[in-house]
Amino acid sequence: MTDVTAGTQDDLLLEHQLCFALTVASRSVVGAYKPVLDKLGLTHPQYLVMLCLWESSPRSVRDISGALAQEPATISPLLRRLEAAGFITRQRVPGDERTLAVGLTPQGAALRQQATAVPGTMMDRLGLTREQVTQLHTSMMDLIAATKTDSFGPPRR
Amino acid sequence: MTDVTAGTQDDLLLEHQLCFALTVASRSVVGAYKPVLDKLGLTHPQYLVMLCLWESSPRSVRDISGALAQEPATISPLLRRLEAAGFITRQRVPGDERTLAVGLTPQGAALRQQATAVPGTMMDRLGLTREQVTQLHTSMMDLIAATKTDSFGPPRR
DNA sequence: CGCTAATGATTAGCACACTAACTATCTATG
DNA sequence: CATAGATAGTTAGTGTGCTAATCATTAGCG
Repeated sequence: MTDVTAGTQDDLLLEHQLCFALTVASRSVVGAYKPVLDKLGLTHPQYLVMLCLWESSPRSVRDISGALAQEPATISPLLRRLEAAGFITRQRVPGDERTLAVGLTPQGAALRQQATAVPGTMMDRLGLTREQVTQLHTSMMDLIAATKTDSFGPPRR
Repeated sequence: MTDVTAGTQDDLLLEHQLCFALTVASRSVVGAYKPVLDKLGLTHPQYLVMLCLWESSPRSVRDISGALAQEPATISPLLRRLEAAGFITRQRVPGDERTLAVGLTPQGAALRQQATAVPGTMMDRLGLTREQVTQLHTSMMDLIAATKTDSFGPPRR
């Protein structure tokens, strides 16, 4: 009896599943953002794209895709909606007509001011201290790293 | 300078957002389950429903919905697909024709045997110890609790 | 120089996940 | 007992998120 990963009788209990707690936590936290982001006219994924662009713009779709750890195919329609909302611009890069330059409109840039309040507001609403947030953040990064070192998984390029 | 939730200059950095790390972690972990669950013919949400039913069945849609912390509208089509896959049965309760009794087919019940290996396999693939899983699980439950005590949120019945 | 391979983005198709609206059934109350 | 209100599910509509296939453009190599 030396295998630490050996299963016990109730390993299949829903309430014991980390993956379950994780998905519920993710949906719950994103749900808590909703009323706050509604005032900015953004969904949560759209908020992440804007954070991305406030840090640096213009950026290509692939660049944004990498920063958000999502497929270009997911980002593409998302950008189209942000453009329709008037927050971003989408134009081809002169000199490389494949690449899209995703930039901010004046409204998109201005939205940053209102957004500065969001992290503090959320910490407040969730009743978390800066330390707790940092600690949880570290745990999540470790977990993400764990999925990347999964040597059983399909090869990543 | 006593307000612990007062923002700093780089609070809007994508890399500092807990909500971002959380969603990436959730998608990454669920993604790591995919090759394992593929062998059972289940998606991750479907796997959670099956866990739910292996614990107790038959159960109503509302019951399952509550256990998985998801809307009945999300569960409904999911159950339809599980029925089409031959894992569950859906029939109205005699005596209360509103309620659906969601039960297991012989294949659905038999699938549990293969599923018993999943938690161990995943712990292995992610390189996590039982203690790490427990610790992360606790963190997630605390976070979920935090979203529920959000006194600014809309009233919950 | 011309063609093949690689790259960047989009589209198609599927599966969640949510809110709001709807249907069917049951319960409670006058 | 009849009807209003509550309850259980489903459907419609929108927005992710993924894989696979496709299109356009560019880079690389003989």
